[in-house]
Amino acid sequence: MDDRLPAPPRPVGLRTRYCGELRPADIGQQVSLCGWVDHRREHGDKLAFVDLRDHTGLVQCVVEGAHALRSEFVLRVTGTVRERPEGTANDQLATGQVELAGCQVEVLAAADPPPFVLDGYTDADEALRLRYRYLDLRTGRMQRNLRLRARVVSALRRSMEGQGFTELETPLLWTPTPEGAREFAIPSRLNHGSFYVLPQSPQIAKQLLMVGGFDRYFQIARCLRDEDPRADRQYEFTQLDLEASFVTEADVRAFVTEAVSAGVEAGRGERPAEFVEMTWAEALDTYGVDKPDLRFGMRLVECTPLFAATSFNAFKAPAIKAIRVPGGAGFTRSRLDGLVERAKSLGARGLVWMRVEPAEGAGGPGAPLGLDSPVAKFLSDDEKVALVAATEAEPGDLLLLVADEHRRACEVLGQLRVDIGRPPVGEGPLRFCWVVDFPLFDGLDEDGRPQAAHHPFTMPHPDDLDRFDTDPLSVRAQSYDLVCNGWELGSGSIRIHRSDVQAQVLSALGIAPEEAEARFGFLLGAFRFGAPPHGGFAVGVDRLVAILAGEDSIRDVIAFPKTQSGADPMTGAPKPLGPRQLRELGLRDLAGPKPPAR
RNA sequence: GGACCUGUGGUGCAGCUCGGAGUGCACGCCGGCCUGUCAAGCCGGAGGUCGCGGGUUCAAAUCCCGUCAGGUCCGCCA
Repeated sequence: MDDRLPAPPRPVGLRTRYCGELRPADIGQQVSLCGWVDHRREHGDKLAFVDLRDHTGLVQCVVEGAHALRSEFVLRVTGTVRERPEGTANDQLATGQVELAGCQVEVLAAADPPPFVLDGYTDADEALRLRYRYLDLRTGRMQRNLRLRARVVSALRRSMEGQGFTELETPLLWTPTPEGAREFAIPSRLNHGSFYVLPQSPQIAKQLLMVGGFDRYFQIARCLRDEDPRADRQYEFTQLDLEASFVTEADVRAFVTEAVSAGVEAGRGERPAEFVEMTWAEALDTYGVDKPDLRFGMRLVECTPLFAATSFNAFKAPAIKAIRVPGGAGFTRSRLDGLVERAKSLGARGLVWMRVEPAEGAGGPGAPLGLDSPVAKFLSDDEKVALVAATEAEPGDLLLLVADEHRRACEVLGQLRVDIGRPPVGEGPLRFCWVVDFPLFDGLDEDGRPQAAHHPFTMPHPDDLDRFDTDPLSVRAQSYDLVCNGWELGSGSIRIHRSDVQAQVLSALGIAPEEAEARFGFLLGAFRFGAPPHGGFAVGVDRLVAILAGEDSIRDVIAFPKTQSGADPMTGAPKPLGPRQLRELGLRDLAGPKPPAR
């Protein structure tokens, strides 16, 4: 309650003070307050206690005589601040030492009983909360989250300005640039059959601002992507978008580190301790993901050499990785079966589990530990000893092993690590981490073409340019992600600013010169007129705020979010357009009523 | 496109395995009592298409199939 913003200094209009700010120092003052009835406690027709709530908090009003007051009525209450009688102070309440007495009550608006309880103790169904979002927004939780968001965004903006960045706006009505995320299309009224699209990000526009000589740009930008929403993804979301000229990767990361630290400080009161840096390859090897959650251990252990000469067929694989689950030997058989199923659904051929037990008979230092596992009999004693040593396993632990292609083995165990060990979002410190040296390409498509891992404007690592044609998947990019507690908070890169390199990359991606000209001609054209080397980044503001708020869905830090199916239960969007509007836009509803078959 | 979870008076839940009268708890709502409560208390009352449709059965909230909505995840998210 008390991380709400301090009350503005000078209330105006119908009120002279705010509910949450009254203190013993105000005793004796006559004040007028406005707000909603939070709770009321009636003692017959003679006396009632009404908790009046505004955006600053609650205060108890002592109301004498009969008043037909109900929850969520909007009141103006005029009375005198006084000390609460001996023994009736409420330590749970910031205003609990005082109360408003001799109250004159004016009902500004009556209210139906709310469709769900706003008491802060019960979690209403999210579908209901979204349908009546304006009521949900009255809750302390949403007030806190959105005010937190405002503070964080304000700090980000101040930080960027302080670092010499200029805030510039870019168009929402943009041009289709297929590749990447599916775009929302906007039909042109004056040019039937042609469309604008809403920008997936201001990516190309901000590069053109660099060509335009603005040197350092930023924007709190809305981005729109027509991809299935998730807990951490909405159709529309907000990024701190930035770009700078004549800079290196490290410079960009320093800008972002500074801005995000300022945002965290605004939300939490202190800056993050450190921003760890690791390569993409290290992240994959030790955490099995490109967005490691550093709050807990259970790191992946390299076991491939241990089984180089194994006779166990399932372990004759390019790579074998293990994780150690401390105390996991107590998992039930059905939970273990569930893990095996999970691993298979993630694409692994299988999952081997081993319960670590004390050795039978004499223990003592150096004595081999027992391994209880369906496959234990296929492993030699040497292999078991080496495995226990490599994983530093102790009795009571559980070992999980995946033998597969290197990347798959890592990714499957990385996911299991998260499934089993990841703490709740609001728990523990913020562990920021820069993941650098991403690959330029992320696998091959059906035609054997490399797929851009970031976007096609990412500058390859200069040391890797000679492997472009021979071994494209090994080419590193000058791109980097910011990760916090397992959330990808953003990504960025140094961009290609030379037409020849850009053509080489587009060609590697299988985009013919004519096609590239048609899609990105305006960008390639701009590069012919003197483009500065430049690079940038985009921070996911919704995700950053969600982590700071301890919420595991960004819907809880967005005033009016949409459901997983892209609907808004409050407005009913999306809705059909009427025939007149369709005609004006040159559209026809093919899903509408079909002409009668005849 | 796919997997899984959820859907029961206005709200949050239990009931569902193992079919037997819409049964229960808490909040809210309506009425009554109550001058120091603070998630007020006490007494009484109203309120139900068990998401929807179909099937099995003498009998379905409960079992089966389909479907809709919400959620989590996979695909997707340059």
